[in-house]
Amino acid sequence: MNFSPCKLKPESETPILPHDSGECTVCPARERSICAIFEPTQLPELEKHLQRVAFPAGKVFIEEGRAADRFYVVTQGHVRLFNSMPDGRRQITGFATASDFIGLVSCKNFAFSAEALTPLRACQFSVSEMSFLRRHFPALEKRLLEEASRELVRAQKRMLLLGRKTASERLASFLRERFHLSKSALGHLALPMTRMDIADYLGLTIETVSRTFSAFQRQGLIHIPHTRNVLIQDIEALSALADGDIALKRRHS
Amino acid sequence: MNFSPCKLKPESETPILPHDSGECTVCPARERSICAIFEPTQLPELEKHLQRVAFPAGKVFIEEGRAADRFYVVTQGHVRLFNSMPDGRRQITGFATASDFIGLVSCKNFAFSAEALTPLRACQFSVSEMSFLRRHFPALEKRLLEEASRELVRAQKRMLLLGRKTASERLASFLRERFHLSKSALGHLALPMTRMDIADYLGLTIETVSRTFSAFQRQGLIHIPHTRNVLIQDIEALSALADGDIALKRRHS
DNA sequence: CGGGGCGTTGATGAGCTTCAATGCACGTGG
DNA sequence: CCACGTGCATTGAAGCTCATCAACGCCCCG
Repeated sequence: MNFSPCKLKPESETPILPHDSGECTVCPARERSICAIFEPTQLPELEKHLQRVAFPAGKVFIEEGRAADRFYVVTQGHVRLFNSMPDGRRQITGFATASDFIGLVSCKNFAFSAEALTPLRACQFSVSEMSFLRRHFPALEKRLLEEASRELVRAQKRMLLLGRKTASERLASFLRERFHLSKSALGHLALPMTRMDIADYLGLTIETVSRTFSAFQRQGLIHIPHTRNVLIQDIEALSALADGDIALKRRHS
Repeated sequence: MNFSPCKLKPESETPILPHDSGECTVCPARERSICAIFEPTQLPELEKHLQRVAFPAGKVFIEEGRAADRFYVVTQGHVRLFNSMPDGRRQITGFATASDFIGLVSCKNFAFSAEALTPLRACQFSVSEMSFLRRHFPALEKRLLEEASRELVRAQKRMLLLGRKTASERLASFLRERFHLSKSALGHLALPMTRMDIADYLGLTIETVSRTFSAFQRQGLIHIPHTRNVLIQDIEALSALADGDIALKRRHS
């Protein structure tokens, strides 16, 4: 199999123009991700309440502690969400991509930071319009609750990972998660994040992540043609490892 | 200061009768915690849709993976919520007490288990009535979203704790959390859980928890008259430690 | 008095982090 | 075109934190 390395070089500060891609096949000229969240009949009205925005890679567009006066729906690109400590230690709580909500949590101040991992496009809603939206789209309330519920279930799984799993189990869990996200049965993953991001997501260091990647490759579980591209070779074994069903011992060389 | 050890011996299987305590001062004959969640005017109607239940200490009343056909509002006692792995490793994701929701997550199956830590009293709602409740109490939807949001914020803080904090920082965070929960300025905590529970909550072992408790006592941060009773002596120092503001080195003897 | 549950303490070691060096890809400028 | 610098990843060696194993103490109860 032959991969071209995935190019993720930061774009310049020039904002990306909306509507030039990511369109919905059902309702052209609208982002797929918006269609996934709201009913098609609601779209014309909704259109008045959102603002299309674009950020370059590396832009921190939500800062922990700042007033939570807005929220986003990502339409294109990837985002890391994180909490950090005064001395710089960082925990990435999740990655967001097209169709994901960011900042829906009904709180006065943001409890996390968000940074564009790649050039980003999103729809921005102001919280002041949020109450209006809620009244006019009653289904939205239920929808938000479902999103929050899904988040909570994921958060619980991640607490188990961070509190109780070994380095191998963590990385296996991560790869399985990415595999399911990709929806391709071929097992070809294009990771949008660096080793540093993965380490901060799994509560490890870059060195441990790197060593474990290498160990997996030696064991024939994965193949790494390029650092950002991983081919899953044995998803069954990885999945078993992720759940701690087997005690896979690390073998050097 | 003189503490009587907090007695937590399991009660017999005989169900606790409702209405014999935990009453609300505003609307007698109703549990405080229910009043905290619903409007007083809603209570008579609501009363028809809930079922009062009681469990002895140690009862696992929600099992991970089972159909999520009900949810609870705790009215008295304490609960541990946890996820576990096939080999027995366990991560406690939270403790619940009076006025807390358990199982509101709108999911087909429970994603966690819940076990009574002390004799428990709760109001049980069936999910089938939940949709009815939602229609008749429109404010409920918003309320549930607020609860879920608060949970999510807590979950993010806990991911930072589990992924990035040291043992001392974790225990300090735990003590601070309990201190704020107690709402007593005196700093006298009655812990309803064992060292094992604390360890599984913080992603540590009982030995490390015990050693860190002892270290805190040696450093004059706390005093431990009885294992289940802790007197906070220096909340400022504990709080700074919890946030990683200071690098408190462990000193033996 | 004996036994069990829970907690504490000590000794040892595994697993991960830290520190350090090297490699690799890519972009830039002489 | 190639030397050089930078950012990211890999690999090795040493060290530290926390887990593991083990012994003991305390308290409560039959």
